[in-house]
Formats: sequence, structure tokens, C-alpha cells
Amino acid sequence: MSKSCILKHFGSYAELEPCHEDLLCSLEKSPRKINAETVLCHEGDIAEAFYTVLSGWLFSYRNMEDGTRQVLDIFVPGDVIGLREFAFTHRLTSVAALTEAEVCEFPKSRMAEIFSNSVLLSSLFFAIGAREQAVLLERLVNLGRRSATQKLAHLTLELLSRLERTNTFSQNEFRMPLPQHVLADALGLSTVHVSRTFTELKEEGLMFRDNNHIQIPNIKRLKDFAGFSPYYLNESVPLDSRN
Amino acid sequence: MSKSCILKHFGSYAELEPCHEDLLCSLEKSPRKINAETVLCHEGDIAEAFYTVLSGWLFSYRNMEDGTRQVLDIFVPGDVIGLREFAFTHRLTSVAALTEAEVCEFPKSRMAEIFSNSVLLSSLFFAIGAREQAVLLERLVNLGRRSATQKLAHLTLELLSRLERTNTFSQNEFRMPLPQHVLADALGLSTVHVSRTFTELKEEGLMFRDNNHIQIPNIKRLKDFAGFSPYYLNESVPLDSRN
DNA sequence: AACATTCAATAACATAGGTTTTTGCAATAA
DNA sequence: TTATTGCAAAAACCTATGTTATTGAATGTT
Repeated sequence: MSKSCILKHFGSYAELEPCHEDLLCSLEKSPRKINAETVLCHEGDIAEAFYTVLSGWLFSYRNMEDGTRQVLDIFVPGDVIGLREFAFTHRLTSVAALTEAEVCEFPKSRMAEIFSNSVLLSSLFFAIGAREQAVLLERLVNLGRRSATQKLAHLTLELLSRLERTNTFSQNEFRMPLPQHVLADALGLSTVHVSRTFTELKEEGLMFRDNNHIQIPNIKRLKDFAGFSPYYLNESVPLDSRN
Repeated sequence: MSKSCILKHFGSYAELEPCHEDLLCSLEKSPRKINAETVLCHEGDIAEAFYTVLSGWLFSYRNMEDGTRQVLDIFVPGDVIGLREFAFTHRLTSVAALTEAEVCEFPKSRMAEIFSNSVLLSSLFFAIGAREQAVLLERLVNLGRRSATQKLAHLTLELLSRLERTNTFSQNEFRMPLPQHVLADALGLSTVHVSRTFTELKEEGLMFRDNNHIQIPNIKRLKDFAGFSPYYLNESVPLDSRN
């Protein structure tokens, strides 16, 4: 849990000057701890704040009328939760924690402040929103036109790739604290089929999972298999740091 | 084709003053006509401009390695094409016209101008991006957790709802110029199954289609059936018009 | 007219993934 | 130790949707 995870995250998109850093840091005041399995907010609640994720994993989801559920976002440290609700009075999804986590609440109204004080930070937030769209887009492709094995491999690679933006680790293994029923709800599959799919990936030697621990013996092979190209996560327009 | 479609569209989100209108109108200089079936830009191209849609329908898509295709956005008059590529140097998807259409190109660099000149317009563009996210989110739910009939009904209702924001018409019928293979690629289905699904909806009396013309005898019944709630399209935060 | 092309409907058959159920294995509680 | 609970694996069976083909209607082309 480094001092400012959001700084590290935002800083990976643009050169930040002290004035920007101060403004960003002020969005991480008074962190709040939440336990695993705890619901942070509910679909339909009044949405008056965003959250930055300091540590831990969270996810957003929608409960369907037929008792089914769709998982929509997975949040890791450095992410901002709820940006899209800037345009809405009520929450579009519920959000819950997957692990113990720390989040910092900051009110929507602070966005106006950002828009009026800094062109760079305005651009930066706009760019973050654009990247969120790119992630959703890729998930749409995943759900629409890939097989269960590809879906699972692709989502795993997406998460690994996003973690690599701010962390470095052994490249071919990492912890992914998503139980199979959450993966199922994220990929539009049944839990049983997620299990089958893991054993299939294991039998193919593409990917191994043991108790949330993922191992990928040959990343390139898995990427080819899943049709994963990371440019939608890692390529970005350099933003100018004046003002 | 009214004089400024984008004004009408943006104006439905916030009270615009003359200075904002001037700025927005300047994004609709020199419209360019494109024919149906024409490709406007290709995935991987350098992305240096957005487009506003003056008239006609377009769609964005991704061609997959296995010859398959995923349709990602459907654009109608008033929409902005390519906003999400603000954060990328290359296009994430290809875009093509469904009907004869008119679009206006404006360079990405104009966004900086907007960010530095008007807090209201900054907020507005941010809000448009947020709404685009909400649409993608709902599509994710659609692909992940709904049956083929619900998917088709839901997408139809989404489009009707979006058109109603700036147009008014007979409420239960409209023109939806999407051939079945485009619907299939948007919903992750086969063309054959889209056809089956239309006849099923017809047999249930929920929805009729003849040559791109859609009729919905009982909107409420169809919305209930599809699990469609329009708040993600029509509810919005009022934006302040100072500056 | 004759022909080609596109789009949609239909049928017959194949399969990926869903459902239900049983089992095993940890981790925690009693 | 013995229950209890929560995941995950596996098996058997079911169904929604995919695939391949055929046909017809509408439209465009020569």
C-alpha cells in the first residue's frame, strides 16, 4: 500500500507537476477500510461521490430480475470507481469488495474544480474515461464473439496487463482474487462451465489456477490463443503538461 | 436534416448560451457526405479527429481473426464518433455507414480548446463520454445475461429511446436501417438465429419488422419482456451553465 | 427478358454451454 | 475429533444457439 496509488496511476499517463499532484492527492483524503464481501454502494442509490481505490480489489455488478447477475467492472488499486455516474443522479450498478480494501471518497462537485483549474487534469480525467470505454469495448468483443476458453483467458490477461501498469512482478504469475462465480458472472457463463474451462486451459498447458493464484507458462501463446492485444490498455496519447 | 443536429443533441443535456453554441457549431463545419456501405475509417488508422453525425446512421465494428465480426456502436444523428480515441493514437475500431450519411470532422486538438475555454462544455463532453459508457454497460448486460429474444428486443428499444431524445414520432414504429447480419454481429448471434428470433417476437406479438420498419404494438410489454429501463439513457444530471 | 445478387425465412442437424447433482477438499467452528 | 460451510471438479443430461443448405422475394444489371 504505497502512499498515493492514484498518483502512480495517473502519473503513468502524463508528466505531473506539483500543482497537479497536490490536487490529485487531495482526492485521497481520509481512506476508508472495507472488508471483503462488503457492499460499497447499491444500484439506484443517489450517486454523489466517486471513489479512488487505494488498495484491494472491488467489482461492480447488476442484479437481474431473473436472479442472475452480470459483473461489469473489476477495480484494482489506482482505479477510480463511478466516473461514469458523473452524468447520472443514481448509481447504475452496485459495487462490492472482493478483498479487504481501502477507498477514498471524493464528491462529484470536485470535478468542476478540476475542469476550471487545470486543462491537463481535465484532459487526464477525460482520457481515463476514454480508457474505461476501451476496456468495456474489449469486453463486449469478448462476450460477443469469443469461446468460453478465450473469454476466460482474455479477462485474465486484461487484469494482468492492468496490474503491470503500476506494478512489476514475475510476469507469468499473479494473484487474481476472483472466485469462479464472479468470473462466471463477468463472462456470462455458468460457474460449472468456468470450472470446466479452467481444467481445459490446464490440460492445454495454457494457464494454471490454484486458489486464486494464476500461472501462465507462455504468455505469448496464451495471448495468441485469446486474441489479446494489449494496445487498448497500454498505448496512450501523451498529454501536454502545461497548466 | 436540421441545421445543427449536434446543438439539438447537446442542448438536451444542458442549457446552452450563445458562446457555447458558437463553439459547438464550429464543430460542424464542412459536412462531408458518405454513401451507404462506405467505410469511414479503419481499425489501426492514426486517430486524429472525431466526427459528429449530421444525418444518417453509422456503426463501428471490429473484424476478428477467425473471420467473425463484432459490432460495437451504432451512431445516429447528433452522436459523436470516436470520443474514446481521445486517449489513443490509433483507432480502436473501424466505422462504416449504414445509410447515406453526413459527418463533420473536427480535430482532437479542439478538445484542448474546449477544456481551456468552458467549464460547461468540458462537463458536457465528459458527461457525453459517461453516457456512452452507460450504453456500453447496458450492452454488456445484454450480451452476458439475456436470451436472444431479449437481446434483440433490448437493442431495438435502446435505439428507439435514443432517437426519441431529439425526435418525436408515432412512438410505436420507426425505421431501423440495420440488416440482420449487422444485428447478429451486434448481439453476438448468427444471422440465422436473428431471423428465427424475429419470427419468434412476431409470433408473440411483441414486435414486427418489415424491411427495416419496426412496429411495437405495446411498448410497455416489450420493455418488461426485455428488462429494459430507460433511465440509463434519459436520466441525467443537470449541468450548470455558468461559463 | 434473362441473369445475378442480396436479404430473409425455413429446415435438419451439430455443438457449446447450461442445469442438476454428487463428490472431494479445505478451512473454520464446536 | 467431528460437524459445518464454501469452493471447486466431475458426470449425465438438456437446450439454446450455431452451421449448412435450400428456397423465395426483391432489386439491380445486361
